[in-house]
Amino acid sequence: MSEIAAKYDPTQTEDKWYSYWMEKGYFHSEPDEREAYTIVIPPPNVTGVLHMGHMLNNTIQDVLVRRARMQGKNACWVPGTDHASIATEAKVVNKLKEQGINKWDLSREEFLEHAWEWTHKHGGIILEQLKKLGASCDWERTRFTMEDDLSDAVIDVFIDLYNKGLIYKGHRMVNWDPSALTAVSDEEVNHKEVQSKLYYVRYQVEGTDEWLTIATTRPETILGDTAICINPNDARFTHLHGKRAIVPMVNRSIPIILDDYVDMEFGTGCLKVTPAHDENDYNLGKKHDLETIDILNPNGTLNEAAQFFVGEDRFVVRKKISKELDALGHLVKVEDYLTKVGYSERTDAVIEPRLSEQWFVSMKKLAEPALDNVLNGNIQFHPNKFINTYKYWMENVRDWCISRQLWWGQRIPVYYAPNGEYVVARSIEEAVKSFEAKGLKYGLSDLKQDEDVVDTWFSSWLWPISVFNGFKDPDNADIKYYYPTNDLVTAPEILFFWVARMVMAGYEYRGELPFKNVYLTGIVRDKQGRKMSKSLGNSPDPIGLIEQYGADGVRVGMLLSSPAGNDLLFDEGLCLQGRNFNNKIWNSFRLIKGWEIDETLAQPAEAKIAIDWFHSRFNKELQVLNDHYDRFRLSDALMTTYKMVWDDFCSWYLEMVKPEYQQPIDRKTLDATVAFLEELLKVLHPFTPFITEEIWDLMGERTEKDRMIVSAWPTGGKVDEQLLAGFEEVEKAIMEIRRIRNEKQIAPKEKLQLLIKGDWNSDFNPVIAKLNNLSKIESVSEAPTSAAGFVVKGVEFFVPLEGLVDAGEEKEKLTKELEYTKGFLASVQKKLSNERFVSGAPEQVIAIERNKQADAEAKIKALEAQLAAL
RNA sequence: GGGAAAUUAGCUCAGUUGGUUCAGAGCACCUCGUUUACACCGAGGGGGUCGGGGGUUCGAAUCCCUCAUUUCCCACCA
Repeated sequence: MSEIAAKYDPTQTEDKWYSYWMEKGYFHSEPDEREAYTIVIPPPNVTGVLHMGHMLNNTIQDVLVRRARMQGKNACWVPGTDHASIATEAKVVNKLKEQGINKWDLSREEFLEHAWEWTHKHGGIILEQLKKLGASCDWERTRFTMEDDLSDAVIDVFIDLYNKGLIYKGHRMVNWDPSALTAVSDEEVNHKEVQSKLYYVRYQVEGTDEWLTIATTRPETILGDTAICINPNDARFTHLHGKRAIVPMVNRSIPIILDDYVDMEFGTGCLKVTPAHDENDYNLGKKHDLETIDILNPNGTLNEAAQFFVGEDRFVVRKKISKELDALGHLVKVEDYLTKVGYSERTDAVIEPRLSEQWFVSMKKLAEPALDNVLNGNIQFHPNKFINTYKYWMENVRDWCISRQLWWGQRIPVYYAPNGEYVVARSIEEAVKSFEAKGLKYGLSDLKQDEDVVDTWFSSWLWPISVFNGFKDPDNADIKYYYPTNDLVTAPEILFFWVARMVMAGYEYRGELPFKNVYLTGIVRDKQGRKMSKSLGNSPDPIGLIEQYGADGVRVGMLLSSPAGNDLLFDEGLCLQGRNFNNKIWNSFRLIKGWEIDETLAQPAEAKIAIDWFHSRFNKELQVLNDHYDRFRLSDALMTTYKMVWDDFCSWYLEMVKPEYQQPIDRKTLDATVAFLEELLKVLHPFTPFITEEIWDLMGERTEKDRMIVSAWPTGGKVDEQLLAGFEEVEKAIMEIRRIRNEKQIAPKEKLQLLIKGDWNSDFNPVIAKLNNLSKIESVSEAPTSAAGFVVKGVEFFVPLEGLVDAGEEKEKLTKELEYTKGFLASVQKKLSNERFVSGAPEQVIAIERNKQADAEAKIKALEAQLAAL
């Protein structure tokens, strides 16, 4: 036994087994006759580094995949990365800036070279980190959203949707990121509440001495005002109908228009209208046919149209213009005001509503099947409370702005003729032909491709199909076999960004759901519930954790308390618990491994009972475990497994069967115990893949086909409920005896005598004897005066304790218990004598009450007898 | 402004259709213990009027109403 360390050391096993699994190709999948089990990874950003959220997410996926593999399914977990156009481009731009290079001084091609270089340098990091965690991805299938096949899919889909009339170009108000110089989708804007100011500014009514006061949070936009709007029902302003007003500073004459959009209660009841810089104003502008004056440059500075402060940033101007307006006597007052401001998710710049030409996907039609199939349960969410938010979003879905003014991404396949006319085509050559078909002759050099790229999510939404080349070749063997995938594990934040759109793409392009189950993880927070972030410095380094606690320990830690949909309050203590658990497993193995066998030895009676009991116990818990898995309750599944190992197997079973110190064990018991350990390793393996493979290996001669990773998930067997129920009584009795030992400070070595009175299943006697070093068990009617007693199921137990029992104390205790039991009996009897209960409650419930009554009566009798004997 | 969810032991959470001791688990805590797999351990123990208040019912953590608190999502109020 000396060659096995008393403490499990993950550093000796984890890399070893991961390399072995890789080398032997256990993670790789090819279509065959088995049932497929497929997961596609939510592709992390190509330039990203593993954080705790990835750890949780990928641990969950690996648990699901490993169990499926053991269930004999053909498990395929497709890994990959996302090019993350705006995030990556922002990183590359910053890096270039550090080198003194300005993006705009580079050509598109030059910039892309830098981006690819960056991608190749950092692209593999996060996937390598996943290997440390034990992720059993099919690395031969690793995909990247910008690789040729996947980009082709993006272009094909763009063209297809355009031809179906579902993609259109529109002059629209979009969310403009003045830092990244691109439009972003509604979902990429975070609204935060900020303390700002409300400026009251007065405008002169044209041709009068009267002044009108408006309120605005963005006074710089005054320079682009093209109307004042009032509510037609507002009695205060009836006399202004049909009049005009003068914009301060620029002295532009603008109409006073009427629209009941204006809230009479808010501010002054007068609204300034800047159609170029506010969505509502834009809508008003369209409705009232107003002029649109765009005063902003793409980078957020003011342009010539503003006339003042040209070239200065909008926030600088905001301060300056309020002073200027004040100086000119236009500023009435300034109030503090709490308002919501949109920030770019990627660059954190304040989003400006901006009018521009963008490409949109019309969502209504696509959303229909995507909503229906979630509502009817074809696709299930875990937990299903997210259906509500999903439903709300899908019913109110807005068109998707997919063009981005970036370079890193799939370029929009639209080609423009010099006159502005355009065609959608796969290549410039095809574009020339398309124009020809329209009777227009252009050379290659006459046409210009759209400068924009598509939104990153426009490639991500195709992911479950495109990783299997389902666009290029819709009938290929892979897509037919692996699609639809089974489970998707992701965060609720991207339910709309990604999940909803994959469902849409699934129905549009495969006529089928992309996955059957969506497991939504929570956010990993620190102990205090704060989100983990770099600036707070509260985010542990996952690789450091793995080095400290082992990947198995960290995996257990991550799953210990993270029910689906709940945030995980991460605490390193959880990893410690995980590590301790692994050590417990290790030592149970060590114990068994150390036993010497004696073939001539007969099996002790208590060992046989223990084996029968654990057999049933395991099978029963296995049902519970499988049920937890089926319901995606992985924390519960882990806890069930944890208790099977720690409590049932180690604390009860092994204690019952283990021979005396340095004594041999019999064949039957050893074989049964080894078989139990094997079954336990199997249910453990999805959670703790490394240690289980190691122990499995050390337990015997193993061939390549006989590794833990491909062992068969236990099928279960008979459950003897009666035996289990009986054993529960044994456990209770044993715990009572231990309690007495504890109370009386009796050394474990000291043998105790136990007297039993009543109808006790004698099969269990050896078990009690074994665990408590009892010398003798008898059935006697009169207990010695100096004895501690207890009652289990109406059976009286006495532990004679010469000189150790304080009769008075004992009496008090028994009296107390007697009183409690009498009270309990009274409440049961009251219930049973209630006519309405007896007639109203189901038979089963009444039977239970009658049982309680009988038990309580027996217990009272026993207690009274014990008291009398004292 | 609209919507959703939540509130159970010190902490994180279970508790399926109201009815098996249903008031639970893990961790933490307290006491005892170096006995022979494991001190990364063992044995035992304490701890909650299930957010407050009403109601329905023979019976409510569970159903209804109401109040309070918290979280999340959505939204164009200047």
